[in-house]
Amino acid sequence: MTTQIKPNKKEVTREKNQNLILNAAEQLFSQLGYEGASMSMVAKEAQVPKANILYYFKSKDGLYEAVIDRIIAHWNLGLDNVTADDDPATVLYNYIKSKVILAINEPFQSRLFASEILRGAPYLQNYFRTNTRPWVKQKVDVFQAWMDAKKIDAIDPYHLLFTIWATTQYYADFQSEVLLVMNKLEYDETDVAQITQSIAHIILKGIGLKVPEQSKA
Amino acid sequence: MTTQIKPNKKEVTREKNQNLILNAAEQLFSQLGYEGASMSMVAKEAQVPKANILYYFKSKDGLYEAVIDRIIAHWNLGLDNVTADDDPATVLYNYIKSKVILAINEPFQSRLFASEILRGAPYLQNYFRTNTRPWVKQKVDVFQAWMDAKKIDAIDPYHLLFTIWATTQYYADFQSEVLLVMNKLEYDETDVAQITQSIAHIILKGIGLKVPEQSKA
DNA sequence: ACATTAATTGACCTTTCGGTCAATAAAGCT
DNA sequence: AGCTTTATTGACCGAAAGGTCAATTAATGT
Repeated sequence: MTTQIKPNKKEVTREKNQNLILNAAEQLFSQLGYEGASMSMVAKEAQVPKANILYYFKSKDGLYEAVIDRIIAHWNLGLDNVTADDDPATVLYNYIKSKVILAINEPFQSRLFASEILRGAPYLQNYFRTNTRPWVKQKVDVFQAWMDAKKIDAIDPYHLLFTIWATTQYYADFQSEVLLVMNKLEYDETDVAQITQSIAHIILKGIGLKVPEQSKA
Repeated sequence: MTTQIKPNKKEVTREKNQNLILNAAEQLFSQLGYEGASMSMVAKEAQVPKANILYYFKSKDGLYEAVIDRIIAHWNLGLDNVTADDDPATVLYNYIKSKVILAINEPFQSRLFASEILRGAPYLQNYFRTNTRPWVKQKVDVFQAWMDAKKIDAIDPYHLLFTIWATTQYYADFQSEVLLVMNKLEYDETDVAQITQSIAHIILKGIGLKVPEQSKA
């Protein structure tokens, strides 16, 4: 047996309980917003006394921040090692596809971010400044290089990125509107492909690229 | 003098006070969300006793609904008399442009709608069903006719409409993110044209249309 | 002028909010 | 074993929430 780093019983149950609480909080915050979800609701949902939540996380703010911190990892993926030498069509198609999948599969998390940004991103400002901004800068530079090499049309690279974000997140954040308008009860299995294909068609062709066939595999 | 429909002094002041309250409520709800904005805050902002608000609008719910009702008119404009005979490029370019202008000029209203939809559109469901859905159906039919006539590429017309909505609203709803990422403090006069041009380029070219020159007039 | 109806508002109600605290239980350390 | 530290939790707190009410004031119809 490998020498673990002391799996204290305390540490184990602490982690377990914290995750229980964080799961409940994530769901409630995303459905009701920061003000709409109360500590007692989280307590009831997580089946834990309210005072216990305040013991782990010092305040409602603390709990909210913990929820956000835990989510952030998920949403940084994609476009990670992209360089100017990569093929724009492949890179962008895959990025759009992964974003659509994320939006359809994790709508709660997407909405939690959305409502956070809607309110001026009080808890994300710092993160945006120190993480997202440099990340974006790097991608934008790659886009610009593609434009300089005439691989894609010359448009503002920031707006290109925003267009991808906007179109993909829309299906998570405004799900209720989309479903109501389309007269559906929920997304079905074909929707991910359908949405990906539509968005990819418009955006890729829109910047002068060939649209890849939808991969059937 | 034309015989007005009795401009009672009562009715006049009632209307005036109600608008005072609705303005304050619109601002606060859009900044803080339904739960985040309290009746006393609205009262203080509108410089009116809280009990007076509850006299006019029977409850917080009632006030919120009144705010939404008042806004809805603004957001129905555009694409109104479009037919299959119209020129797709002109129609869509103008629609995108008007949407961008609205997003930049009325971000509060856009965000209020967004946070409403984010929470499942409890107050808008009925409106979506009875108004938006038929409206959309009609536009989608026109899009489809354009596709059948090979005027634009064949993609799902719903997703085309969603793409326009998503990209334009993004600049209002996620303004704080956009500004943080671009390292700006606020949108300037050139941004409306810049955003319109970028979005129109991608979407119009993306469905097989020529991108109109930006109209300088 | 006067009775009636609508508007205004301060005081007050209940409920729920986020948060504290002290008492108890459990686990860890030597 | 016994001592120390960490967890757990019911009871409780002041503040603020949405909402009611009764008393007062101001317009309106006749």
